Amino acid sequence: MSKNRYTITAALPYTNGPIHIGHLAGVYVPADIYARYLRMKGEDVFFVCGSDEHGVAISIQAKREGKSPKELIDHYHNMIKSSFHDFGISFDHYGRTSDPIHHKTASNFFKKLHDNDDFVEETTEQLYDEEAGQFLADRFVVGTCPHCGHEEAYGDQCESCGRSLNATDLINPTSTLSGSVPVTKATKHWFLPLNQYQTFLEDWILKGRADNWKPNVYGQVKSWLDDGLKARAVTRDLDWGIPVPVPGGENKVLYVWFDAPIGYISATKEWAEKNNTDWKPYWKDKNTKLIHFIGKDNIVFHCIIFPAMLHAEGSFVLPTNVPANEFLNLEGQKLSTSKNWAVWLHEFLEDFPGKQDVLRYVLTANAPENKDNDFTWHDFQARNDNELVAVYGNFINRIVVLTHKYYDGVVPVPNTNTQVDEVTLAELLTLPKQIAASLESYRFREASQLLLKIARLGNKYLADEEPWKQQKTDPDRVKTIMYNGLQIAAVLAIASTPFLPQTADKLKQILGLHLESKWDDLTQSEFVYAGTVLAPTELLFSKVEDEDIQAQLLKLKNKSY
RNA sequence: CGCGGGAUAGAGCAGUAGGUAGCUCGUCGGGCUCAUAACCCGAAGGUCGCUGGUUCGAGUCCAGCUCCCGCUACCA
Repeated sequence: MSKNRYTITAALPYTNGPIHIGHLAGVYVPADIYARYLRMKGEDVFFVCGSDEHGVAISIQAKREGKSPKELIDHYHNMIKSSFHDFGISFDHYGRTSDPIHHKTASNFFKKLHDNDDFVEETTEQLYDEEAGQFLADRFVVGTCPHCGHEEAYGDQCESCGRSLNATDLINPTSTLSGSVPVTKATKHWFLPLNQYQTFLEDWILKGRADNWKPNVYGQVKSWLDDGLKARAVTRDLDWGIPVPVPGGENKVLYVWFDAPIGYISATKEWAEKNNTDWKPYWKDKNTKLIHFIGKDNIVFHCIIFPAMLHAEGSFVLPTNVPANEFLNLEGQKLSTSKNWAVWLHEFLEDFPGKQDVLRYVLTANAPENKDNDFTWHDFQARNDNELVAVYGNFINRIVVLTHKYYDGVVPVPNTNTQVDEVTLAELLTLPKQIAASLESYRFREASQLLLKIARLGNKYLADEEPWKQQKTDPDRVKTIMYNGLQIAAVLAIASTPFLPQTADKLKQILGLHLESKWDDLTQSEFVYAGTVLAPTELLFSKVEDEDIQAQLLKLKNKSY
């Protein structure tokens, strides 16, 4: 079997706040399921992520909290990294864009494009705040929209009419930093002429990717291309970021969106150095599949700008797919960091110890794959109680308890299968194939429901065959039923591995299976062998109490503002 | 203003070669009692956002409209 190589990226979290369930549902959980699945398939997988630590917002936030940018990013980087680890996201490497290796990589990338004459240099008049001593890009300035007259339009966009603006277009501009009236001042910047890549991008995306990219991604990209691409500045007049490494770049840094995606590459280098391996195949081998997991707000960067950068550089592969998700709401309202309307990962881990898999399951079963979805605590409880506990956990418990009861935990030797047995086992073997097909099409929600279908099949088999009745009249038949039931449990255990890693391990231990099971093991017909001694009963899931849900709802209300 | 995505049973979602509307949860009824009152079977419940149009026939195609989300911002 020839291995395929996959480079899987998950959007770099911005280090101005912790991770919440929206990030998890949109990016990290599906990316992790995908990476774990491919590893089980025996593929060569590199799953990468890291902290995005530059940009204007970091400076503002640091100022607000009375910290240095460095203190701020260190705090959130460590917090995010450890909560990902505790949650069980299986990154092969988690880097950070403040790392020297990233500064060097991004800097060299810029320099190479610069030396190739891939940039356009332009000196323009920009707004400058003399009081604060800096240029006012984007959100640093508000004023009246020249199109609709809205008085609080930002320097890059008017939220009233939605039109994108240049800060210099604003009527009566005011600095959001000092409140003073800015002056105009000339400044030079480097632009990536996206318009020059228009044809290339159209050929690559519209002609090449139309079939297998998600409608929301394809539609968004097509819209941008149809509008016609324009040159975009890739430098900024700021002091926090990666210095522009060419003459004339003093007091300027790379635009955060230029350096951030390069973070995927520098993190790969860092990982390769530590592991004595070569990073290049993961980014430059033509057969490598590059998959970006992101939220819908990042579509333009990952489908147009970053590919244009990679294409300009010339030696990198382009993404095979960008399965962007929509957004998750919380109790009917948008998640908001500033209003503290969120379920934070680090708090979940404290409030629900050992329930990582429950959150993974709920977020997968209700993932915002095609449209924005809503997370509610009642739904969390319902899915836990009615699906994980009642269907999944209960099936395992009944089969294990019966095995202990009838055979002291020793897997019995089966007799001849009946037709019902054969039909059931045949259906059992089709489910992993369906799950694989769903995962390979990025339909994680569907895959999670197929997984549960394995447990439903098991419950139905037991209910139909009633071993507890037959034990009194035909104990030989019961041996066959129990043996087959245990095979169902084993398939459930192996197939659960990408979705519910902790639960899968527990279940494999109960059934005496190898922890390092491969996905292709699921093509076998025997998983648990006669004579194997099962571990003592252990409940895989427990109910979520009403008080816990009430406490969470109360916490949301009291802590938001 | 524009562009993209979405609007399907009480809730969350499927449903593109147009042809009697499906899944999970919830509800109601029945069965079972091995199991964390958990499981299995059955039933009720939908003018498929609104208004027109094309068609023998449209959730599925076309036009217009309404509402929600997003379109480089403290949001994935």
